Amino acid sequence: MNKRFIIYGILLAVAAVLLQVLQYKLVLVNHSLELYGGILAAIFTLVGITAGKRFAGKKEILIEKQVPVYINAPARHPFELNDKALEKTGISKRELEILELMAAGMSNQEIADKLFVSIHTIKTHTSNLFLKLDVKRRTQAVTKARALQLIA
Amino acid sequence: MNKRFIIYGILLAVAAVLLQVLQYKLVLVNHSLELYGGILAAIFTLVGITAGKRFAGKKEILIEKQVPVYINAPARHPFELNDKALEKTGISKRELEILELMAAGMSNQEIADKLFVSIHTIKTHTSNLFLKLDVKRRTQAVTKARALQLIA
DNA sequence: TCCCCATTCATACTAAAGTATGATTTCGCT
DNA sequence: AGCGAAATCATACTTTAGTATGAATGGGGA
Repeated sequence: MNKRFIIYGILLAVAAVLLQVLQYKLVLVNHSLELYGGILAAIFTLVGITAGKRFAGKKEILIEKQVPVYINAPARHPFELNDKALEKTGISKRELEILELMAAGMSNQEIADKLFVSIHTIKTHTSNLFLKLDVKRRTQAVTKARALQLIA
Repeated sequence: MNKRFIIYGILLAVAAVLLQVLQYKLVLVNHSLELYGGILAAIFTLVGITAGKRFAGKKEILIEKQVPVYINAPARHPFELNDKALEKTGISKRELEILELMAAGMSNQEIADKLFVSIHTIKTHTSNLFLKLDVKRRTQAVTKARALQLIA
């Protein structure tokens, strides 16, 4: 957060200096207001675009994905349950990701390869996951996570 | 896509007009270059920010929201499916029993205790089970067995 | 009867999983 | 500016899982 303000500030400062330089050079040459204005406009448009990109970077786009729910299955509120359980357990998104791969039957090494991290990282995550789920083994974790609707 | 360019073009045109107006008004008042430059800078910064937001707005975080679609569940014949798969794989009843306990998250030792046999026996069974299911790990076995409707 | 096969047990080994601990980095929040 | 959470990596260790191999028993079918 700080960095952005600093960078933006520096950009503004540079622009201000440029402004001064342009003024000195162009004041001597009369009737060059158009050129001056054009250059100014271009510079600040670029600055603005940069700033705009920076501050617009947090928009979230919702994509609705249709998922079949069989009506003679027990009625569920999948995501509410999901979110509640997630909050309650304090499981992070990375941990959830690993949990899903675990449920698919992948070994720690395979998960590590798939996520481009070391097996140590996976082990750390799984250990924390087991604490949060209050289980001792990955099979238990999968079973419990399924029961809690954390995973499909 | 077209709309944005059109809008941006119109904005530029408006800005150009403003530029001209400012020039005519300020040319009369000498030495107002600073004011002129400042106003110009402000305007084009705003324009730039707007443009920046527009064109940067697409690379953002995608959040998938799953929307349930209710469908009638296909009628099932649980036991027939079960038996077919059992025959095909050649899994014995003892092995199936162990598979279920495995799916419940129990360790080999716990299964052995529950069934009053040694852990060696469980290991033998699980090894054979993995061969018959063509898997390498117990988590895979559970996942595959679930897919084959061998277990709940 | 004899053989097949499911079940059981065992030893010895390799591989994977899980625990404990600590360090680093990045990011958001206050 | 500092703090805490999340994510990463690492070392060292213990435990559990899984493989290979061999063997004993007992029931049911050719």
